[in-house]
Amino acid sequence: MLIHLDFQSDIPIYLQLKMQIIEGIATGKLKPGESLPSVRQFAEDLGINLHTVNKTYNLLKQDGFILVHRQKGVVVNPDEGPKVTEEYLTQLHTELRPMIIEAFCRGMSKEEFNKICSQIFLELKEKGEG
Amino acid sequence: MLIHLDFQSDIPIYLQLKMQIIEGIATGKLKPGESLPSVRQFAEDLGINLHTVNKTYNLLKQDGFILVHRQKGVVVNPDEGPKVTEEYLTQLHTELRPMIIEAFCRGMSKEEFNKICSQIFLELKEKGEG
Amino acid sequence: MLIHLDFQSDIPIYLQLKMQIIEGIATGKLKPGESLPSVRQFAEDLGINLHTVNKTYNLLKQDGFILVHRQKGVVVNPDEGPKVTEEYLTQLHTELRPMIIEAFCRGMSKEEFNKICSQIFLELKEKGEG
Amino acid sequence: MLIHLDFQSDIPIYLQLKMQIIEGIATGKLKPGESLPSVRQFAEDLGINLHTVNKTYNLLKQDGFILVHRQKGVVVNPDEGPKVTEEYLTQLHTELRPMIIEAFCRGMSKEEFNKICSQIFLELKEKGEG
DNA sequence: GTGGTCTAGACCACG
DNA sequence: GTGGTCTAGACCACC
Repeated sequence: MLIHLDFQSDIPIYLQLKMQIIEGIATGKLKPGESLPSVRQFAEDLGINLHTVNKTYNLLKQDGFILVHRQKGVVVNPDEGPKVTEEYLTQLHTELRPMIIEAFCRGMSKEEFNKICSQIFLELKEKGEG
Repeated sequence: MLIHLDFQSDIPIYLQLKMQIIEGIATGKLKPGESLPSVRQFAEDLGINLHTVNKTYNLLKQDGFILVHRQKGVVVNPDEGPKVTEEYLTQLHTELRPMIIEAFCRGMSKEEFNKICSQIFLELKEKGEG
Repeated sequence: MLIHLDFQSDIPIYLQLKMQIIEGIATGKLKPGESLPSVRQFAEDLGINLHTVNKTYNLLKQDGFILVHRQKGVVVNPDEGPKVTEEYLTQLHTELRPMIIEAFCRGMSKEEFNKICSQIFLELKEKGEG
Repeated sequence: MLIHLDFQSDIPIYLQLKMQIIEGIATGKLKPGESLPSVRQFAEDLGINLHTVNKTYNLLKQDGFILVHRQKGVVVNPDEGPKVTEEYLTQLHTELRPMIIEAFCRGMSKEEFNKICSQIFLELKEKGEG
């Protein structure tokens, strides 16, 4: 599992890391039940502080993507991960709305917008199958 | 033009304000050429800091949504506003990608996702016509 | 609002602090909408690190006991705080069960146990009214 | 005696084990004088570390739930087990208080709270008789 | 001034 | 060895 962090980005490192781990799970690069590096090991590998990795792990645990096994350490949730909850839909809507407003204001049609989304979906699927 | 700011939100006020002005333009509540309050006036009305309004106006000006005349004050761009530039598309893709990854990981299909987007588009259109 | 921390206790400081703030809210010593000290100020007053206070505040925010207002800083949730959710009931049950098992095993009757609970409830009520 | 350990739980394994043995005694699944597996055997059966079982046994011995004979091995205390001591009451109060404070703060009445406790007591009794 | 993030280095409980 | 907690000190965005 290759991680690339952009230290210049305005997106916090712990979030970049979170998203890339989720991507790994989404594309199947990280299988259910698979072990993740220990906070210390991962931090060293990535050249960041252990607390930053810890924060990422805590968020992922909270969302149900990973579990902290007392013997195996951190593992990808072997059962089904988090689903589309009511809470998640609300959050998604909140995040999506301002983006769509700006797209709309710039004259983008909903078809064009959906096409972009579909394209990203397809990329993920291909990665998963590839 | 009614503005509602959420001081509890983790979205900065200057961004909330920016999005709502863009929404006003998108839905036609703010017509091209229409005047916006002065920085000072707006800040007082909203009960926020003068610098915050300033930051919002600067961003909107930079994107081409508004014009700042030395004499006429701040007005909505009377000509056509910003379009779908290459740069904008890149940014949109960057913002959309992590959201779609998580949606995908939670088992949401691209059809479901597109449906949510379409719905938001329709809401905007209705507001514009209503 | 007087806080007493036991640095020898095996209960983490951030949890001790959390419980005492909740107690303050429960007994009315902290009114809805009232401000709490800034992380730095509070940390200094208590002689602990700012991150510890931060962790406490984050937990309380997550549970809905407090809000982080961009202007006023940290305040007690002015609207109704968190309620008895399904999730909370599950957690309560999980925490209560082992305690009751041991009490049962030591020959304590459910009447005796309930009496102790009721007593604690009454203490809280009196504090709230007093 | 069936033991189920949750390696994902934030409750240490040695405590989970302790509670389940106490529950066995409480419900009569473990009779006074009955033998418990040796540390080594138990650890192997449960797939956990030998030290973990040891720690559990030490705690149970300390509380008077079990006896450790040099020759007979580990047995459930054949005489009456631990009672409601002054010390135990203090500890119980200390553990119960923060839980009740939060329940109170969430608007739970002492009747509702007692009902939950009573329910757990009844479950135990039924298990004991069943 | 505020909270949010990151780093560095330490100790502890658990297994 | 692991994760959890705490400290100390720094920089940043926001207001």
